[in-house]
Amino acid sequence: VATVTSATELTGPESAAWRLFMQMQESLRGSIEQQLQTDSNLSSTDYTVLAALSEAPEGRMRALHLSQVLQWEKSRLHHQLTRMCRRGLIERQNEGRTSYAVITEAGRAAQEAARPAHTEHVRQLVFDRLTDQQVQQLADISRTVLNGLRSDVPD
Amino acid sequence: VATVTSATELTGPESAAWRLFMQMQESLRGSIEQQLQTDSNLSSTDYTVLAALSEAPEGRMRALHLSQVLQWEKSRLHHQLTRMCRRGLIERQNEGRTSYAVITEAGRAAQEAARPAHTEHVRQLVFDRLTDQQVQQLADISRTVLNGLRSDVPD
DNA sequence: CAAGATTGACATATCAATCTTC
DNA sequence: GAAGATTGATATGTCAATCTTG
Repeated sequence: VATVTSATELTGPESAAWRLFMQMQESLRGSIEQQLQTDSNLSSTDYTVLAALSEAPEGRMRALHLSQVLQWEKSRLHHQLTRMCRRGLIERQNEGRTSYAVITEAGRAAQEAARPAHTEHVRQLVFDRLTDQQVQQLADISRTVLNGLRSDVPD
Repeated sequence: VATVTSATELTGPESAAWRLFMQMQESLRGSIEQQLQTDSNLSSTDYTVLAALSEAPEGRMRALHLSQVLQWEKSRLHHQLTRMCRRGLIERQNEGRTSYAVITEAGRAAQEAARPAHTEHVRQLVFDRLTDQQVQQLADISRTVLNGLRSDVPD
């Protein structure tokens, strides 16, 4: 009599890979969060918003567009912008029912000051340790999973 | 005269891989969170704690040990256990200055009810889309990065 | 009315205390 | 005193309203 494995179990290698991936992903997030906070007094979300705005023409983006690019709930973005406003990193501009976020000089300075150490940190933790081939593999795997997430319940 | 690239810039492929990885990782987290919440009324952290306890002898672990295994701040774990207690998923046991968490019958039932759909979700999003080779690559990459995180400022 | 913005309530994470027991 | 547990303050994320303006 053959043993029957439930259809919903992962195989051994899959299970091992999943645990490693989850742990890596969580530790990496934590390490990056801490580095940015300690060295630059920014959260990774602050940094993400500043980086997006700094690359936009005139450092200015429509809030709705920003929330789409970052794939954030509109209310998450709103709260985040409120906090960043309070700290002088960005400013809001409202035109009728349309809302914009603009990076301030202080925000640009903070982002530029934070970038080298942040990039260096990512490099040391990730890219200095992986071969060019592995970097390519990571990109391929990420793209594949991402494609699945997009087609999954596209709403 | 050769152009000099700042030492802190990532290369094109590295930068592309990093963006894809970050986006994949965030979307995957969100999707899993939503699936667990919708189908089983559990957060992914609830599920993680329940899974750890359910595998422990007698469904019981020392809080300190649990926080080490999960690599969580002790106070994060404490708040989490408090919330899970309130919902009847676990119970606390205090012996002197030592604190334990025990899974309840309701907690075990919730975890067992949640597991199949959760596993199936992970499989559909990740493992059904990757080749065996890619699963192995993901494990290797994760292990490598994790090793770096461990030796990095080990405190 | 409907798109988009805003708000508030609640869940979660982190940090810096403080409390407890050996 | 110190290991470990607990607490509270603050930052962040999600959801379900409500408000505003075309």
